[in-house]
Amino acid sequence: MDKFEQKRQDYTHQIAKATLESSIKEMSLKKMATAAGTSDRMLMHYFKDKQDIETAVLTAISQELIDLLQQPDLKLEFTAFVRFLRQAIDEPRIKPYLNLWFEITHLATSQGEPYTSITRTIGESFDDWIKQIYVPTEGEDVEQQTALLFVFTEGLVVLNKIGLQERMDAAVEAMIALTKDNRPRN
Amino acid sequence: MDKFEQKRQDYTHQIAKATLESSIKEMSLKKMATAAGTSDRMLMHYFKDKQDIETAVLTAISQELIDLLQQPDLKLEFTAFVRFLRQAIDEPRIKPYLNLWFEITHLATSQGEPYTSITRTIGESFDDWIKQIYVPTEGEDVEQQTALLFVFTEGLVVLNKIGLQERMDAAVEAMIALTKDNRPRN
DNA sequence: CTTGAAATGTAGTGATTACTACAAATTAAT
DNA sequence: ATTAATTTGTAGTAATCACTACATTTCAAG
Repeated sequence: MDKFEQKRQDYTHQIAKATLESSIKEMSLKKMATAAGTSDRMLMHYFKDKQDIETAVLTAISQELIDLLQQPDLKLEFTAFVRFLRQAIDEPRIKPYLNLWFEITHLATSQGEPYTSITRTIGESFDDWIKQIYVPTEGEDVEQQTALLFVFTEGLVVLNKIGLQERMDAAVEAMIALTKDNRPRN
Repeated sequence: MDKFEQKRQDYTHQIAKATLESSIKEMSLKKMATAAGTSDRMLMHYFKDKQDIETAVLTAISQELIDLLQQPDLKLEFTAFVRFLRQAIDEPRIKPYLNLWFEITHLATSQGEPYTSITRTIGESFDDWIKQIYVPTEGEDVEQQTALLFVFTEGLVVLNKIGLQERMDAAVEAMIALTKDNRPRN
């Protein structure tokens, strides 16, 4: 590989790590440089501009998240999935990614590109992930149920971020209660 | 009323209007001054600092939203409520408030006060509003169902902002399908 | 070794932003 | 009308930030 390309990637990954630990907004060029163990001047040498760095960094992080989500053996039906999602939100390994996801959705709506594209990519991956794990019971419409799980997760993420954990739990129980009532009909 | 206080309120409302039309982030002191038909210098005279203005403005907007939500005669059971929420998100009169709500949740997590408090206030009002309108059918736990509607709404708002309208609709149908299956048991 | 290119450091520019010092003008009180 | 307080304008400061001009060093090829 190109020496130039190698450096770009090294920097990208180091900055990605720092970004996960703080936030996109807080990563000024100087902070990025520090995280990468170099100078802002050097970053401008290896990247076109700040947006170029951010795109590389966020793309890398998206890929990490997608890899993280891969769990080939995991299969869950609706109720179990809901509980799984609720618990995943609190997982320390997942949390940084959720924070960033939260931030990116906002940036996508206020700044447009490149955040919109990245949001779309991650959103689709999340959708695929649900479909891969979700085991529908009789007559359930997979597309619809997937959308519901997506919406529900987004809602949980927001409530979690604004500190309404009790309500997250209540919502999870309500969701499960809705499906429990169905169970006897099988 | 104090002449001083009067001016503060006038300015507050004019800036509030401009804020609803753009966003919090975009309201620099200069923009605020223009919106209020005065100078930034003057704003600093009537308010302690920018945060003081923002707090006044956002508090006023919260109150507007709360008033807007008041609909004494409206009573809905779960399914109708879900459809109502879905449709409310697209209403032009509501939309600016949702945009701001979306922004405030983000600010609350990244900046803390005063956004956290305002977020809490609005969140509680929304919760109260749901409880006021929601008519539970047999054995439904109001607290839980309210939480579910809250989470669901938040999720819809996010999907709406990131441009996944089809999935919003799918999720709504899935949600309704879940309860429809219950109906025959009544 | 020489020469040209690539890599890095130093310093600075220009834009934005919240906020302020100071002075002038307007208003209110006696 | 005079004086004092309130209100407003002008101009600027200091911080932050992305980005750059320019100079120097390092490195590689012939």
